[in-house]
Amino acid sequence: MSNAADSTAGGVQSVDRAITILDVLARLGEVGVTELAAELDVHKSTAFRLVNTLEGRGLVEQTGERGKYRLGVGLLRLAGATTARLDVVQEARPICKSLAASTGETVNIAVLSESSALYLDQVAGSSTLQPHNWVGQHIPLHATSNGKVLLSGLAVERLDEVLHRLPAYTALTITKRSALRRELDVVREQGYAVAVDELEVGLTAVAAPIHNAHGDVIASLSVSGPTFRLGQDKLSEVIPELRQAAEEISHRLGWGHR
Amino acid sequence: MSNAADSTAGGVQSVDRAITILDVLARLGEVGVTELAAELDVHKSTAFRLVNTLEGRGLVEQTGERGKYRLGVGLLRLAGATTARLDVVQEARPICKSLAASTGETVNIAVLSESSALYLDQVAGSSTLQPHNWVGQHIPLHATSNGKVLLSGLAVERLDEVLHRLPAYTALTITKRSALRRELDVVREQGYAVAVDELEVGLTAVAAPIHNAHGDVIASLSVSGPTFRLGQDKLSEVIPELRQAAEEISHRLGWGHR
DNA sequence: GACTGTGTTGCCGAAGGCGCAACGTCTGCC
DNA sequence: GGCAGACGTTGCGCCTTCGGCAACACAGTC
Repeated sequence: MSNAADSTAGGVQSVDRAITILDVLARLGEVGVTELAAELDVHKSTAFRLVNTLEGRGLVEQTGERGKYRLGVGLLRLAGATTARLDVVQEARPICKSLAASTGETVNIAVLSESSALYLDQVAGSSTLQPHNWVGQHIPLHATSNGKVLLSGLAVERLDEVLHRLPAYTALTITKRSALRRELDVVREQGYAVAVDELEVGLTAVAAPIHNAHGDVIASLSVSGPTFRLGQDKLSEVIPELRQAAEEISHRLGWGHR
Repeated sequence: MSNAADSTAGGVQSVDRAITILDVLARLGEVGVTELAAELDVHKSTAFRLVNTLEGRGLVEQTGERGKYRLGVGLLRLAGATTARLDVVQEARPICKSLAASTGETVNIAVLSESSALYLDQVAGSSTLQPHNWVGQHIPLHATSNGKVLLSGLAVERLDEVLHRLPAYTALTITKRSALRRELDVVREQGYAVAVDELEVGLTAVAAPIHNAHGDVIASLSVSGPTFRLGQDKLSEVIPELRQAAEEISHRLGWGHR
């Protein structure tokens, strides 16, 4: 995911540029026409007409009468339609909600996508302030509980295809392949993965696998929150709930019926 | 300009068509190039190049090597960036102000916080006497219109986790669980909740739910004032406005599929 | 007032998008 | 098995339409 300032790969130029505008807005938040034009390396008027078209369709909205531009809610509609066809998310949502309610922490669902974990859905805990919205983000596999769970479902020989480098994000990040392999054995054995301060200091997460009818690990369910709230005692209380929730989702997807 | 059959007012033609493709995919799920071309009323090759560009950017993905097309996960990333900046209070504020202006009464927004309703925002009505500033206050769920709306969005089995005792504040406070449950059914059915003299004698409030993109009840919008001003006739005038305002806010948050 | 910044619009040349038609492939039907 | 029709895909070349230029309207700032 390099920045998409200019990608000659696309076919239709103006569409490609329009999508780049969406990307820029996603990255920078609120951006004016002039700045957009600079990012796209096109004339102001070009950028304006593109963003104006996007606005007419609700993918972008303008702050005030002559203000800057930002992403619009039309995208939410499209994204809703995207997840609607993913039956994992559909089946899991009510269970995620009750898990988020009973633990009070944020619940996520992630799948394997290329070489990272892609977060498909998120339900905030009871805390009114939502710490971060991971949905749509690609997150490193080796530094997250979700990633470890997803990796643990892979055949050992496929690991090398998916894992490239193992950069350290904190002092606790697992950076050695051998250590990661041992960790994955533990995950497989105990049926869940934990990550404390491995991606970000102060962030703790625990995840459990979601299986399909064939028993493959197709997704990962996680509970995450600040490390100070998710201590050992709280974790030992959360983990059984998490595992049960993950099993329930797996059941709904046909696992264990055979 | 060939035709204006579609909803087309945008500027850049190909971008507009590309967005129409996204809309079609959102509506129909999986669609082939030929069908897309028919929907857009363009040639197959045109539809192909557009959808191909979208695919190159991850907004659309293809099933199999030569299969149909559907919405892609790239949209989730964009939508994630959208929700990150979406704040209920901020989105609602202009609507609240106009609602307060047209009704002349106080407008509030509340969310569920642990076992009570937490008031996030308040816009005073035109009346000079402002009864109370509720912002930041935790208010009992069973004795307020906002509380009832928030409860009505909860799964039935979660009610008991949230509701503990049901103390009486006035003679009209609902104190029986069974009665409250029936009241919540009514709220769900009619789409709004009323509370007359239930928290405080002389205080009447009516509330309607605010939904997010997934359809969950994430907040509650209310109009409240002295009972002598909010009689039956005034209420029947306020309620449609209130519901419309709540729906408008929900729309801004991405609610309203299809 | 001038000056600089912003977002917005008319104009016209030409880049680029689009329709055409042909291709490769797959499925189903005789 | 072969044929017919469906599909998605691609090279070609006309002409639509996009986009650069420059002027405009408006808002701050000195």
